[in-house]
Amino acid sequence: MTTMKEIARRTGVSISTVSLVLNDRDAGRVKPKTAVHVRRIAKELGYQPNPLARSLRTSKTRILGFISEEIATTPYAGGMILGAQDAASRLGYVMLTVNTEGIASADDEIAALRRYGVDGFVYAKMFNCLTSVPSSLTSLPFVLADAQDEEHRSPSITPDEIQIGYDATRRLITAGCSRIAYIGSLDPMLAQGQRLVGHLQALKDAGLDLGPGMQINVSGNEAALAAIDRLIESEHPDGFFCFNDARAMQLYLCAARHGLHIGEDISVVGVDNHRVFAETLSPRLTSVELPHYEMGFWAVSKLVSLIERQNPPKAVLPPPGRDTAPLPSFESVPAKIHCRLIEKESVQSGGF
Amino acid sequence: MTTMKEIARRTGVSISTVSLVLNDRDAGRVKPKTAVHVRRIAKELGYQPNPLARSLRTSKTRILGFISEEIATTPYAGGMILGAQDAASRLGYVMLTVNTEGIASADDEIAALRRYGVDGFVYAKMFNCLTSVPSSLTSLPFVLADAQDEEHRSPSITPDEIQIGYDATRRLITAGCSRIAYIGSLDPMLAQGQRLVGHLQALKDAGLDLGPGMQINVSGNEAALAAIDRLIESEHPDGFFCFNDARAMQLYLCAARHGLHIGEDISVVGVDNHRVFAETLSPRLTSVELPHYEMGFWAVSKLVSLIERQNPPKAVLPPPGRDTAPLPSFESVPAKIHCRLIEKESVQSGGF
DNA sequence: CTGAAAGCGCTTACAG
DNA sequence: CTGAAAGCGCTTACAG
Repeated sequence: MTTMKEIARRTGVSISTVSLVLNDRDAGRVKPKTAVHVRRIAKELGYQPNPLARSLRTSKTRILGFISEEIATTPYAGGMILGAQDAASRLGYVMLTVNTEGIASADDEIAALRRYGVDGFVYAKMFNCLTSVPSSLTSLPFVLADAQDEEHRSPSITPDEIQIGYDATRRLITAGCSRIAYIGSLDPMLAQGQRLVGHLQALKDAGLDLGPGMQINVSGNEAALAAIDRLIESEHPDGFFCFNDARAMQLYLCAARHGLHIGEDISVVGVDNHRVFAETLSPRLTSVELPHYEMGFWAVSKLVSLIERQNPPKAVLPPPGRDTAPLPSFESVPAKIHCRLIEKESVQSGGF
Repeated sequence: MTTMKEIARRTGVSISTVSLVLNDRDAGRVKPKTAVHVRRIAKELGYQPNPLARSLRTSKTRILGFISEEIATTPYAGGMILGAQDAASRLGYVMLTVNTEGIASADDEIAALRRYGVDGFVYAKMFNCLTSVPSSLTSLPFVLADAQDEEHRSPSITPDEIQIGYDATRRLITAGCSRIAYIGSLDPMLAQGQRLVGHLQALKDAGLDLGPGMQINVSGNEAALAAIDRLIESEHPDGFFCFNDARAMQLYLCAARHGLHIGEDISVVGVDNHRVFAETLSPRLTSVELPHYEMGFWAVSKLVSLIERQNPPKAVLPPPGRDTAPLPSFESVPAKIHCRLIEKESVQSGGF
């Protein structure tokens, strides 16, 4: 590792001058010729600043703490971490990740991150929920991902759940479905209620009034299968919006039992079908993709904007795949992320 | 953050003395009374050493670099990262995670980690494979997880794939199955061949000779379903060992088509069924759990043993759930991890 | 037994 | 325009 000292020695100037130049604070302070020389030698030697040494003076480490739960037990965590790391790496940060799933208490892990001088925290949940923020976090800049705090005071990034329900149901309507069922969850998730709201609004906007028998919430395995069987037998839906993969899989099984073919006899839109599911059954399933990557990405972008509030970068770099969208400024990072519909295969509605 | 300087001021001794005491190098060098005083004050003030400042002198940061692929696209990464972090946190390390899935080149990310002074790397793959190690890694201690390098020279942690095949098939035999099929993958994974070896060995040990028609390798969706249908119709297996979840799901569908009930008419053992799968269909599926958590855990343990080779901790702390096993010494971290059978429900074999 | 000093790699007033 | 100096929090010979 070459150091400034080495560069100073080779160029015959002082370390101070090297520092000035390599931090681009040389304008009007260092003779241009000297500056050029220093830069050239630095480049030749492949100089890389030591961020830890720098942090000793500046108390900015350019390390971010990413705290997540359930990393091992949900397939969602990976996308969020990836998005967060992409953003961090583009903005010149690095991420210390930690999760509160193991033995160690969350506070111990947070304390460890603090010792390493993180500049701020992302606190990530894996299901959109109201949460209380550990007080050990609040003294540094921080952002919630896939959660809002109970007092709605912390910056947070969440999916637009209502829009998910609206778009999914709208998609079924567009495909020609007129008897559209909602298969939701019994678990008390924020998303559950909000997606239903969007679903009902889409039905209303389309002039469809189907009655409450078309919305069921199920959980468990056998019980869920039985409930869906009953729904199919009594209501004869031709379109289904499934709250999540578990529901979609149960629907697939019930459909098979009734000899109904997905994409022919009935249409299905689900949310966030996992990879293994996609590989086998769900090429037939149009799905709404939960924006885990984007939540991670924007959470870190937002966090960096808070950290560098004095002089933030001009604009946020867009996440990959979004390059055509106008670059949001740091101050206008979206709080609710719009979700995309992924067409695995055209939804087709046939008669029942 | 209290510093040694502050403690020195309050106790009226020099910083050197404080350092000696708080690093437990005071025996015979500092008057016991002084030492006690220093420790008391340090505790009162909640002193925490600044590892970054320390690293400037020692060039040991107690930061580990964890490099993984496909974190967002496989559900396996989470378990591995969790295991790695648990081990790191127990051993007093912290983990900088990075993945080579996004835009930035792996080398850039590795360079970033180096700048932050990581003491070593874990390089994690998500499917057991032979891999070549980026040369930018080899100058520091490093360990491969779920992979071996092509020259078999780097320390690595992998599952015992042969044992997986053996145990799974053994389980079906124990349940009374006598016509046991292997449903494998067409993809050229190390695990594919090795699990088949174990499968065949188990059959052989049981005196079962079933012929090659009982082993099929499938991929795709429709093609796979058709092949499994043919297998069922021509060979009438009463037990199935499925290479992975995708195969198990396809088998479930085919079984449903044939009116066969899992756990009654046929028995199934699969490998590593994902959570969403487990929630719905697979309570019926006995599965072999891939040891992702353990691989992460042991990879970090091994890495730390390499880093601290001069004076390693006496023994490795066991991963949770393994507390009854004897503690391996650092030098004897297992290279092949034994996998557990998870009984979701008794496998039962009925007539076909 | 204890402390002054040098140094890790960097930044930042300040003096010239 | 440039450099000497102090300092961030710590460790480590070395002198006493």
